[in-house]
Amino acid sequence: MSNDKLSRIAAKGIDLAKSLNSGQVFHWTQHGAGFVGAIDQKPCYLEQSGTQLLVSNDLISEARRYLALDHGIDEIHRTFPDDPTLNAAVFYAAGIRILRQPIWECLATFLTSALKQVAHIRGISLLIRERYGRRLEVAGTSVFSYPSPEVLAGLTLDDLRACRLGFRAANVLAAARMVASGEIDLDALAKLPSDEIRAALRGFPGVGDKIASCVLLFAFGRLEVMPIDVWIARVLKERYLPEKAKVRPTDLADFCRQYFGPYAGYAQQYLFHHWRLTYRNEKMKT
DNA sequence: ATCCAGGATAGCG
DNA sequence: CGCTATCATGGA
Repeated sequence: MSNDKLSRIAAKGIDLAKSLNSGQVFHWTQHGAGFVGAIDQKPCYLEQSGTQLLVSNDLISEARRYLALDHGIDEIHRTFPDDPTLNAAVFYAAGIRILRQPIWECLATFLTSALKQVAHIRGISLLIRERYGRRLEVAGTSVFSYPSPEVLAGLTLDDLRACRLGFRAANVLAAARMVASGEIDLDALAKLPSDEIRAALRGFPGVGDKIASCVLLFAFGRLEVMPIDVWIARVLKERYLPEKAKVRPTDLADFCRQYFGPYAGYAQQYLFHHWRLTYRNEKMKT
């Protein structure tokens, strides 16, 4: 049972709603003037009040860490290349933080993200939580934690298929069993270099370069990593490599590595957010 | 109805 | 190595 008293913490520059709705995390739900959800296994209420955040009293340090309030955004922006596409995205998406999500929760959720829209990933995430997570109370309502690898490892393929997972069900089940059995220790990966974490993550069925990059960025905090999804590939081809007739996936990765710098993950998240919400309008004007 | 979605992968030449 | 078909499901 959570303490529903709230504390104010300084949070200059963050945009809470953008951060929780930018396609990194999929379970936070609007509730009154704020959001309810869970930080790992603990229920939490979050509300923005100008340059401060109202946070469940017992989750102050967890929220600071989860919302990455320590990230030096001004310094990050100073490292960016100066080009009109990225500048526009920064202007539009400023306030987003790259969150620090629990590793298993992030891995399992992005395993379900393959070839899915953000809205549907959210639906699947909430369904899995409601059916197999822990019910938690906060702000007079219920939220659910993400089920542990052990819990999911005990399910059947049909149980997961019933959560609208489709062909992804087998991958989630296999990953849960690999972690629950101790075959892979996710927490132990945190001390390794990014390339070694990536190699380990790609050992899970259904984890290729893109999903591994998402977990590196959103859970392991490797801010130099740039996941390349269909939207980012579109931006890169149209705005950064328009003269090239043939662009292979490796070309995109090579370009990102040499162009966007040590905080490419932030650049990527701004471009994703901006492009995803304005691309169709721009195309219709032209 | 048709296309597409924060992809991965086996199978092919 | 590069290219293609295929994998379920639902939002637009």
